[in-house]
Amino acid sequence: MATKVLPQPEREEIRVESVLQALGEPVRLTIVRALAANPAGVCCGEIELPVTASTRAHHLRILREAGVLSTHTDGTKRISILRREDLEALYPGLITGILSAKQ
Amino acid sequence: MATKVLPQPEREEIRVESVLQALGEPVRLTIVRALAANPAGVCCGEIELPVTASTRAHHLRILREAGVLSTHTDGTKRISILRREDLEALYPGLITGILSAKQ
DNA sequence: ATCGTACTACGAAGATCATCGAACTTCGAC
DNA sequence: GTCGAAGTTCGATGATCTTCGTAGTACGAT
Repeated sequence: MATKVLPQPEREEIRVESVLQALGEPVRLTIVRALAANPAGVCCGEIELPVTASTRAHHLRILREAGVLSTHTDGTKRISILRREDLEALYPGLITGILSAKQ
Repeated sequence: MATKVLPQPEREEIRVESVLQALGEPVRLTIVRALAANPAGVCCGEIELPVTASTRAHHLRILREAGVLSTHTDGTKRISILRREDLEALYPGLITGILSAKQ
């Protein structure tokens, strides 16, 4: 089992500037949309993206370090979950607003 | 008088990706906060920023072209206004959420 | 008409960022 | 233990972006 949570900022450490910068990138926005559609969590590799695995890892790290998502290990896989509660508490309406965009 | 509105995207031309990218920059976020505090509009030069006038103009252009703010001339001055209605209609809660950040 | 103010446009320089391939780690399966 | 699968880390590269100074435009005032 040995599920481990990767390092991420506490709620009060999250900065709006980093969150917005993280979200303002097409690939990362795609990731966030995929996570929002699967509240139970998504395996990184399952999200279809027009980039290689290493670039994908890079984007996931940015999102995690910004506090947008949380990642925990599950065997060789890594499950990512949108930190919706934290973001909603800090910036009420922000995530909902972004997701309501007509793509 | 000859008040003229500078070119800006229509509401339906605004893309969430451009908006987030525009907001994900410290100087521009400062500008947006200043505009939000003055719904009547703010003269560009009145906002205190740690950059020169040309850089300021650059950031204002980015924000305007993303659809975040609207600028119209008033003599030699340019008044900028946050496009709150449009943004609220497109991404309800987004601006409010961002502004509710504890800085 | 001349001047000063407010701002923009145009490169250029430096920093940051997205992207990739290759090498490495970790875990489960056989 | 060996293999493969999933994912990360590490440079390197090319693109994008922030920043600046300079030059230029537009307008009001004198």
